[in-house]
Amino acid sequence: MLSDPIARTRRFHRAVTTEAGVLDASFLGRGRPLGPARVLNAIGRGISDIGEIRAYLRLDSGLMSRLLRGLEEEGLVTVESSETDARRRSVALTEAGAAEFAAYEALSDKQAADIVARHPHPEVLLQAMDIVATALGFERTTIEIVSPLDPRAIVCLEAYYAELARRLKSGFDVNLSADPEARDMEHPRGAFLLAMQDGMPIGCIGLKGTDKGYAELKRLWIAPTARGMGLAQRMMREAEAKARDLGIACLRLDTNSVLSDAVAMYHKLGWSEIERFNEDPYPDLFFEKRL
Amino acid sequence: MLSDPIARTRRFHRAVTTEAGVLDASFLGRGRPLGPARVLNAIGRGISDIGEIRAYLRLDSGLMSRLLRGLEEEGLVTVESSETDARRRSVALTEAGAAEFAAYEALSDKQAADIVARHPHPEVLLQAMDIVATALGFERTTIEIVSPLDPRAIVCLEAYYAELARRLKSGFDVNLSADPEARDMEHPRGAFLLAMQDGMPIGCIGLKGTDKGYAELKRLWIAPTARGMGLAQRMMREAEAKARDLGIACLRLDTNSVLSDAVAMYHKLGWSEIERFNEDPYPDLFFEKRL
DNA sequence: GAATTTACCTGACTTTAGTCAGAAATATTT
DNA sequence: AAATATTTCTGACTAAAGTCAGGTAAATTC
Repeated sequence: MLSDPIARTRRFHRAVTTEAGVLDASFLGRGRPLGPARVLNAIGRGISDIGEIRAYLRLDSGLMSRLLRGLEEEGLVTVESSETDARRRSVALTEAGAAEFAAYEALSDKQAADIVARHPHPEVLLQAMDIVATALGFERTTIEIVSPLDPRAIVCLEAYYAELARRLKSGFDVNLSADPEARDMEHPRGAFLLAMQDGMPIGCIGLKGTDKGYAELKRLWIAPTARGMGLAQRMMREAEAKARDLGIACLRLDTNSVLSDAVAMYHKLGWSEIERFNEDPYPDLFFEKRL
Repeated sequence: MLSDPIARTRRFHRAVTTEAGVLDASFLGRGRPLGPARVLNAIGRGISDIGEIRAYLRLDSGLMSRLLRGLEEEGLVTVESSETDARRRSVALTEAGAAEFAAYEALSDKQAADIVARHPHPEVLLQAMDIVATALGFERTTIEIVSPLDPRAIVCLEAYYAELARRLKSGFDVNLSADPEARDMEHPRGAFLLAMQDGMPIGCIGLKGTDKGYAELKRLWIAPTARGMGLAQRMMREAEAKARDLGIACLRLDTNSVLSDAVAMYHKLGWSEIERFNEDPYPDLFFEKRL
């Protein structure tokens, strides 16, 4: 009973679905039926194309149309034909609509804050929620190419630096390391890949172009609560594919032997150990892969 | 973003509610609307009194009545007047109804198994789910008095012994310890209290009657994923209250100094350290409280 | 340029969920 | 014994969600 995976999972389901009644409360808390509330929130989250909203919420086209008419009559949204394809239509929030969406957001935030506040050790609960969210939503993980200066990228990089400082015996000071310049990790010299899931960044990797006949993979980091799911390998493969797209023939990376899981993965993915190729004080292992 | 409690909680919510679409699938997966499916499952879980089902599912009496008629017409349930109060009615599954309920159970089990099977490290996910379930459902925790031979009690006791064996330097062999006899922990000599939440035992404590002028508290255990929530204190208080009900004037307990959290709690709850009062090899600290 | 497809809309419909007032039978209180 | 309360049922209703068969206009294919 305490160890049976099925009993435990079903108990989890019971617990969250009773709690999910509360979630619906945040969607029903403004005196509007669930249908229009869901559509309004989809628009607020940035989906403007009607067809996309329909697919996202799995609504029949007739129903969708009526829900939109309702929101239009409330003065919350405006609908107009798309410029590129006059059959398609796109929706935007009016000022009143934006205010209404903000009110829904405030309700959801409050509800989230309440859940955390009830717990005597919030960080324990939050980490558990991260693990569950990552596991349940793993197939929804997308890998985006963003600027290394994107706030979501910076969040990951800071977590990466903090972890290195914790794990390396010598500590880690980003100023002593050769921190890649942003434009070396942007098109056309390189790229910065971010793993996103349900709106949360859970991993990153940088592809840094150089003028030395090879490019480097830098800043591979996976959120602790997302480890063990094979995401690092996926990020590596995507980064290698991106390098090929950019016409890069040779990749290098440096790492520290403390990060034994990473080292094992590099071997597994066909990387070969080579001689030190830079003067950075932190790495002690160096790899290369020809594409 | 990575550390913001609200963003993390909302991401969790999104992840589980998209997944909860799957949950509904287990209730909708047999071609029956949600209403009758919920009623059938409530009956299957052992609630037979119509009024109780109504309260449990929060259904209007008219709606309830109609849903039951529907299930009756399907040949899944039989309704008859209660013997003690002819106004009340109680429901039972027919053979076909029991089969249908079993089919729903199989769907839920399969869904639970799928979630676990998808994860490369199931135990990590399961522990996280336990923590979340405990946190979200904490107000639903009930403390029941059961026989120490109840399977749910035995599950807890085995976890307790396993943990002692792990934490005590000398190991722990239940055969060398003075294991209380079941009838010393049953009415009228004592009691065995079990903390249950959403169908899962998450803690226990035994009140053991003796003929020596005092009773003992034994086998206090809280599931690791439920610790830090104050449940141990609640169990202690309930056990003390139960002791008072049984006319017990003095309580004792023994413990080991390794279990420092427990020792701190005993002090906090007004227990005083006393001299060794038994020859059990494992404890090295002894407490007493007069009621 | 005619035929087909796509995207959205409209109107007519069904199903599901839920509400409410009152009826009937039984229990409880006075 | 009468009055009141409780439990369930029935009928008449509403709201919300969802379905389906066209219809229109624009885009795409042949």
